[in-house]
Amino acid sequence: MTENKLTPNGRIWIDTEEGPFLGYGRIELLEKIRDTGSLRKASIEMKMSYQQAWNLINQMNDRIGEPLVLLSRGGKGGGTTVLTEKGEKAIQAFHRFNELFQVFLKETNIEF
Amino acid sequence: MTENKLTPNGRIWIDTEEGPFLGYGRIELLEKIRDTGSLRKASIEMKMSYQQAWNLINQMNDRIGEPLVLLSRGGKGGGTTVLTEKGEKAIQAFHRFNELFQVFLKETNIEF
DNA sequence: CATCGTTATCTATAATTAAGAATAACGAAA
DNA sequence: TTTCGTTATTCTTAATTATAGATAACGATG
Repeated sequence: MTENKLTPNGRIWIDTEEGPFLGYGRIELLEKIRDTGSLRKASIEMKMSYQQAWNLINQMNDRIGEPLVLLSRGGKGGGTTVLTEKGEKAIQAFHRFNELFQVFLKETNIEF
Repeated sequence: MTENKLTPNGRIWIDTEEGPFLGYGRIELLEKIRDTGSLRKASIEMKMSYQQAWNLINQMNDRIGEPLVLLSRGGKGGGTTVLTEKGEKAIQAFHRFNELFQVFLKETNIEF
C-alpha cells in the first residue's frame, strides 16, 4: 500500500436562470442574519466585508420573485434586517439537498 | 408563476489526504496531453499558462504513488510527455464518478 | 428637528492571483 | 559538438478580486 487514500468530494448549490442563487456561503449568511437581525453584524461574524454581504443578498433577492431578506434603513435601531418565511424555507431546502449530496458522496467509491 | 426555475447544480472532484487531486480542469488537461503528446500544446489548447499546467500535473504526480504523466526533457523532439496507463484509468474513474453525480442532480428536485 | 445606528454607495487602496517574458537544462540526432 | 524544440524555473508585470474607509440616505424616536 504505497498509495494515498482517494476520497470523492464536491460542493453543490442552487441555480436560477440568471445565475447562482444559493450556496454554502449564502446559506451561512442567511442563518447569521436570522440570528443577529442585522446585516452588518452578520457580515462581521462571517468575516466578510459589508459590501460583499450586501451584494450577495441583493443578488439573491433579485433572482427570485419573493425576497428572502427584507432590508430597510432608518428608524429606531438605525435599520432593520429580517429573514422572511421564504428565506427560512430556502435554508431548509438547501440543507435537505446538501444532506442527500453528503450521502451520495459517502456511498460513492473511488478506485482505479 | 412569477418565480424563476430553481435547478440543483454542483461540481465534484477527488481528494487525496494531501489535498485536491482530480477535478474537471485536471481531467481535461490529462485528455489533451494524451491527444497532443505535449504539455506545451495541451496548455495552449486549454488557454492556460504553461506554468500552471506544469504545476497541476506535478501536484498530481506528487500526491499519488504512481505518476499519471511522465515528463522528460531533451531528446529527439525536445522533450516527451506521456500519459501512463494509470493516468488513463484515472480519467475513466473520474468520468464514472461524474456520470453518477449528474444522475444525482437530475433526480433531485428543489422546491420551497 | 437633532440624534442615532443602521443600510446604501462610491472611491481608493491592498492583497491575491494569474499571466507573461526571459532563460536555463536537457539529451537524441545529425 | 552543434542544433533543435521541448520541459523546467525564476522573476517581473498585469489583471483580478477583496478589503477598508469615507460619506450619504434614512426614518422612528424623544
